[in-house]
Amino acid sequence: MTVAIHWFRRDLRLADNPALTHAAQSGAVLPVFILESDTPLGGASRAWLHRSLMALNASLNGTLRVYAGNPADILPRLAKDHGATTLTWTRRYDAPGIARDTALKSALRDQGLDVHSANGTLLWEPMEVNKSDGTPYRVFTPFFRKGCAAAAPPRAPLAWPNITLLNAPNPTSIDDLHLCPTPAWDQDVLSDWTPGEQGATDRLQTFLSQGLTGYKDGRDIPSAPHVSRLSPHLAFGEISPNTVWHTAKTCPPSNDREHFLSELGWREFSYNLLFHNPDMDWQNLNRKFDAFPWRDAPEALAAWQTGKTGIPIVDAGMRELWQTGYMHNRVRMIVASFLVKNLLVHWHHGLAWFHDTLFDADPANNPASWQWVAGSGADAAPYFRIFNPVTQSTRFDPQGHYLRRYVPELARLSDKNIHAPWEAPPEALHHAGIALGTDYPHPIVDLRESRQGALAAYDRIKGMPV
DNA sequence: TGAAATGTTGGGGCG
DNA sequence: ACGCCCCAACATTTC
Repeated sequence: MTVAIHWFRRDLRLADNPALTHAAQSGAVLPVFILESDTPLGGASRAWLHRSLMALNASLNGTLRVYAGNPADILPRLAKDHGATTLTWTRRYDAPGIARDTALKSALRDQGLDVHSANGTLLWEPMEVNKSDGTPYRVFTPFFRKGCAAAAPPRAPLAWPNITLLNAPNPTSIDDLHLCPTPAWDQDVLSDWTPGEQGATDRLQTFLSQGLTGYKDGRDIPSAPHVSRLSPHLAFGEISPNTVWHTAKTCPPSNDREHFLSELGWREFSYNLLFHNPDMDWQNLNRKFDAFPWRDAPEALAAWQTGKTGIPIVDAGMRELWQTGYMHNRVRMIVASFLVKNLLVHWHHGLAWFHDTLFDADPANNPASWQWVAGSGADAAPYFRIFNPVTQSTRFDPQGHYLRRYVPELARLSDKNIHAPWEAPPEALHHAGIALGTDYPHPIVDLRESRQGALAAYDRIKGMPV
């Protein structure tokens, strides 16, 4: 029997994995994972990856070979050692990854291998969705409503593959990748998560049966169970977007369902932007932001990172992130807006922190979303959007459930006072046992003044040619 | 997938 | 009964 290597990357699943299925149809499968050093993962991602690889290896009967290093060194040698004739992988869409894959593909073909890459990550590959003039979309709504709708509908999930695993000793160990942190904070932080394909499938079922009804409005309420929490699973490819899409489609039609599907569309949009703007992780999409007067404010950045800004909704979000490796989407927008607009700290710093601390840190979603909030990205709004964290907190966490969970020192304040404790009457603070500056910080900036500062900063670049 | 400033309306207190 | 003012509630406009 011939041997086919499947190189796992961000497609850590067996179900609906076109490249893996191709390998399985070509011969006995030798599954491989390579920890590459070119695009370093954050700490949270590494901890997640460890568990995800353990789960994948278990479902592959312990045959998953794991390496750290350069695929261009490892794969040709592995193919030679096992006489492999086929090598498959799932395509990626970041420029460095594409360049490495292209070079590797031609090297392996020169070696005589049948190299097969497939789309296992996106509903629509970036090449499929363009405006009628051939240029890429820069605005989400027409991208999704026109571009995606005009392209071929998302492929239906593949049947479970019939895989014959290559029977050979596995000399490698996932532990040798040293993905687990020391000290071992991952136990607590991962306690609410189940990395791996089964955990992803269970999450989808739980969400569709319990969270989808009421999603359209409930998704904005950080204390409500109306978000899917599929993002880390999607980021590592433990479930395919096609499976999510088509399974959701089996639910009765509703505004809730369509809104959820459009959120998958945002993910597609981010990957489309990344494909067409490969330096999106550091270069402003809107180049006039190159002249934006960012501040160098390490102490403000540190206060933001550690959840000590004195703005309860911001601190709650940053503490949720630190404690759980996740943050509710509405709160992500609020904390990001606060960093880049009120603190005038460059979105690069926010991006780097999210990259390090989010389990779902994604090469496309993370930069696209930070640029969206900063104003330098793909946002159709004709004005400079600045969130008021107190207004957002009052609107989306009116009873303070979310605030009290993550900022417990404020728990005894009333629903009215908890959103802006610096405005609370002294007797209310005293009654709640809070001395501002001791038990909870004074706000590190005045919201009204810093809003004016952001508008003034924007004034300096808004007239510039794009 | 905003917020603030400005405009409009309508009810109640009061001379 | 009437006009006037105040202000909350809502709507519209503007950045």
